Amino acid sequence: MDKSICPRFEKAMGFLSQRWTGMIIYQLLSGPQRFCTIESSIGVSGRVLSERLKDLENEGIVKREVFPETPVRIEYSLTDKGLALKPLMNSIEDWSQNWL
Amino acid sequence: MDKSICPRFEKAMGFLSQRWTGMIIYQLLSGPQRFCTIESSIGVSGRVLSERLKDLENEGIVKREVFPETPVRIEYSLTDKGLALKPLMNSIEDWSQNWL
DNA sequence: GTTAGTTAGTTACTTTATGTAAGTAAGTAT
DNA sequence: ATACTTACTTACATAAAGTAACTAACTAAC
Repeated sequence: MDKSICPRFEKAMGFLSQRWTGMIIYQLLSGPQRFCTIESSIGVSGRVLSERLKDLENEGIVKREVFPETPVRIEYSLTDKGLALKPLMNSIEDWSQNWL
Repeated sequence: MDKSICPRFEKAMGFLSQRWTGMIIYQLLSGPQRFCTIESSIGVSGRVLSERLKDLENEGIVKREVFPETPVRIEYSLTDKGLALKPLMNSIEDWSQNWL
């Protein structure tokens, strides 16, 4: 292994390479959303969504907010770090429109 | 499932979400390369690299060229469709520099 | 002509990640 | 006490990825 590749780039790519991570972020770009909404809109399983949201929260990309209503409402939204991924999402959109 | 998401976008994201695909493309942005070079520079296993290169070739993103030297040399390079992913890679680079 | 060396893979087997479906916890309403 | 909601978690099955040994095709050395 040569590994002359920037470790930050590798880490970012590692994140995006995890299944569903990109779609979750993309979905949250349209505003704060609850668990079941994300689940049904992108078709991810609850098991993996739960796992990914925890990872994204730990990474400071997603914020979790609890509203003690009835039944409880929990909203997930993007932090500044998460919102900063918008240009990246646009790049994907552009490429997909032009080449797929 | 609501699935109001653009299917082209989903397909593009599906590609990038496969492990190693992004790194392979990134690596090929620095020029045509042979199998063993890609393998050692990004640390992917031969088994998966072989699989990914086939997928990328089928998708028209990567081109495979055989040079009947001794021992045989096989070079992988990006097509126009593959080169068009450069802005996307730059977006990832930018984000990783600013936020990681 | 048999052994060794090269690249580009493939195969068999193990470990990890993901999908699926049922179950739990906390709260309210009936 | 039973049912209903959301937000998870758990147990189990399947799919994807890692590892290491092996093959194919060719050349060069012994």
